[in-house]
Amino acid sequence: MDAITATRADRLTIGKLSQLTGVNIETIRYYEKIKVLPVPSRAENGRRVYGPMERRILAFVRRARELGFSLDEVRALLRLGGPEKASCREVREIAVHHLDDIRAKINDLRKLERLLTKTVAQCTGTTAPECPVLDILDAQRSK
Amino acid sequence: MDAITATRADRLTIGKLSQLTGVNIETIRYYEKIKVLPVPSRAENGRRVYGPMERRILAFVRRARELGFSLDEVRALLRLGGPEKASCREVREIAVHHLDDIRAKINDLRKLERLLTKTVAQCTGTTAPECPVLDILDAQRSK
DNA sequence: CTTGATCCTGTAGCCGCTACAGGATTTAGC
DNA sequence: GCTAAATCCTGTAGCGGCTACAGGATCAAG
Repeated sequence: MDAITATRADRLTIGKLSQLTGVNIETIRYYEKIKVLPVPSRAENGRRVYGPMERRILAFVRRARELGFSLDEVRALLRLGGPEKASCREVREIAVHHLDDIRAKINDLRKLERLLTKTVAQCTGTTAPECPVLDILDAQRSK
Repeated sequence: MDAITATRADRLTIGKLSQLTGVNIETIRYYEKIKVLPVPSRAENGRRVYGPMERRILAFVRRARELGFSLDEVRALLRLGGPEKASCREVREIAVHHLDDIRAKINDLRKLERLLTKTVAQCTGTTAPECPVLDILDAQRSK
């Protein structure tokens, strides 16, 4: 490998960064626009140039998104993990809050699942006079 | 109650319909625009007039949305529950497919919950050298 | 030297609403 | 009867979190 011309870890094009992190090129530019990612430096030809630091940040963002954090939360986490560290308590607060959201969502979905399962089960036989799925949507008002 | 001037169940304004179904006025008009609801008749003054049938349909839509069906699915369900009945099998298919989606979502969220719970737990003590939440976001690549 | 890959900016679209603006009526209180 | 507030109308723009173009510039490989 040529040490000068080879793509090195500290001179990434947006395409390489996209490959390495699994984040869409358009999404990377979008993150820059909404200030989730820092404005990168540019090569002489005007193209974005990324280093290992940017790569780390983007990987972090991706992971956080996978875990369901909103972009607002991601921005907050990045701020807290930044220069002024030692704010683990605040990070924890964001995470705990997010965890509450997740648990609430799981609960809701489980209720739905039970109701739908029950309803669809009645549907198995061809004996039903009317469609129980439509009925439950129609009539059911009780929780 | 005056039988002529009183608000009767078969001559609803959009406001009454909204109250009765719990669906926002703007949302009702939006549903009309995207053809989830049929185009209602109009009074002489140009205002929308709804009858009990429309109310039933809207209640159905609301319920289906609460159960997480997409508007596309709702449209399909309405079509199936319409004039050409006897398509319970198709309704069932939509419902089962939706149920699969819900179960997959629950699974994903449960995984997240476990991971986040574990991580936040490490955060309790003030003894941690670095913030485990940020660490897990940073480093963890394993499933 | 040409082709195709990659990059650039900018804008519009997706879902399912929600929130206006700016106007026309209608209803309620006095 | 009159005024003020409520309700209705149409139309457009915004939210989050992207994705998909259009229309161009530039780069790398054969």
